[in-house]
Amino acid sequence: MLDIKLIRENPEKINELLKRRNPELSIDKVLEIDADRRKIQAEADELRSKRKNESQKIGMMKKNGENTDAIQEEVRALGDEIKALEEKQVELDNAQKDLLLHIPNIPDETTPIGKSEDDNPTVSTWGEPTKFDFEFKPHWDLCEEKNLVDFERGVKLSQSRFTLYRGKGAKLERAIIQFFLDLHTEKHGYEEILPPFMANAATMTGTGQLPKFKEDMYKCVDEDLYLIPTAEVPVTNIYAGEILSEDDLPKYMTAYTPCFRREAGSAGKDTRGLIRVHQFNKVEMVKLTTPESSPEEHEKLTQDAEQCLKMLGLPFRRVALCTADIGFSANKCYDLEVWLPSYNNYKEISSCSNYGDYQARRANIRYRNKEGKLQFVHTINGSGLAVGRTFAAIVENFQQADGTILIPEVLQKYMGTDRI
RNA sequence: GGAAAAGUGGCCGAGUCGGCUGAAGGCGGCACCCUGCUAAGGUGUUAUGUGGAGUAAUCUGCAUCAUGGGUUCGAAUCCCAUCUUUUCCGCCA
Repeated sequence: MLDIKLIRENPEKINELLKRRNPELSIDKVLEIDADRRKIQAEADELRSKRKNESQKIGMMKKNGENTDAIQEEVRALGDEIKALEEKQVELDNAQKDLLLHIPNIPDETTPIGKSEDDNPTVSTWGEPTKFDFEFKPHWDLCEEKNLVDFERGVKLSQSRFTLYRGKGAKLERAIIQFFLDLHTEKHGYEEILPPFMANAATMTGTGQLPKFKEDMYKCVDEDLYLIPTAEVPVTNIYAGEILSEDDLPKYMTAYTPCFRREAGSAGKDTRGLIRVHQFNKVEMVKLTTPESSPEEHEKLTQDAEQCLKMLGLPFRRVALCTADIGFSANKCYDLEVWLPSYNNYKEISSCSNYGDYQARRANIRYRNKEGKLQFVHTINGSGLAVGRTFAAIVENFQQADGTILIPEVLQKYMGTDRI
């Protein structure tokens, strides 16, 4: 959430930045409520102060054996007034908080301005789109033929868009997870985390999934728990409500988790194969940093994600998301897109975002700097990588004329073979 | 799932017939002082949020003793609910 003080002091600037995302956005309503809120608080504070003093006086008088009936009645009336004001104050506090929770982060100055995803500039490309001298197959056909994924029975077990990996397919999925985790922990310096796959409402609010994106998540019926849509949620919130020391920063954490998404509103999109399903595996990287180092750490994290693709030998490009396309909580974001022959196009496989202090303010993650002052950390995260989409990209890009699929060298030690 | 006990500041730990306690004391941290014998001693300082005044240093109101309600002129202190922790019992991979 945005800092109310920042909003108060730079309303034009904040509005201008928000309108880069969407011309409809504005903080004017927040400012209105804020003014009322402060006025009420001042009044209530004054009455509370008065009550405190009077009550102490009553204590003294009682000790001296004086009659306090009159003054007690007076203070009781004061109490009623305070109560009325407090109710008003709570109402305004909640209204303001609710508004703030629904306002997205302001884009970074370096985030390209645009009106839709068509305005996302490509920053760089690596490798060339794969060429075949035979008729290649999309991964959904290959997976079925080779019995790597049993799409039909997956649906039978749960619902459409749920997948059942089996045999070499299940093993390849596991190998990819292992490779990513080993790479990030051994070469990139991340701590491996295995978090709960369900999180409560407070945790979901910390990273920005709630309250605005409730319908995107699966919720438990009898508990205040949601299935996580990404490891970002539990991992970023590990230090929620805590105060870190500057020496603790930056924190590098990586986690494999399944991710659960209802994909409400994407009916008809990517209906075949592994690209868009309700439960998929992902290895996520999360960083907590100081404000000074976050731009650099964001670049480094993006490179860590790119390293996964390079080592697998998958062609990809990096695009910078424009102001209309970056996520709700992010101020800057790069997407990595892998070449997918069946789409004859690049497809998102990682999203690396810098959130500034937006999530930290929601989750209340602070650190004490060298001068002893408390500050919010900056949070950064990115996929390293989406495992199901990596699986699909490997199957499609490395398929051979004889129907086999070459296993990238870095995965061979996990697979125990160089082709399947 | 049942029973019992407990939840105070960075940490430990006082605070039970409600009143000057935002909270004793200790540890740790920070600053200064003293001192030459491998470290100790002395003094001071050391929570967060939110509002007001001031260019600022800073000053100041209010709130906060797990969370949310309630009782009361007044609550860390009493009552209720929730959450968490510990122990015992039951169940279980």
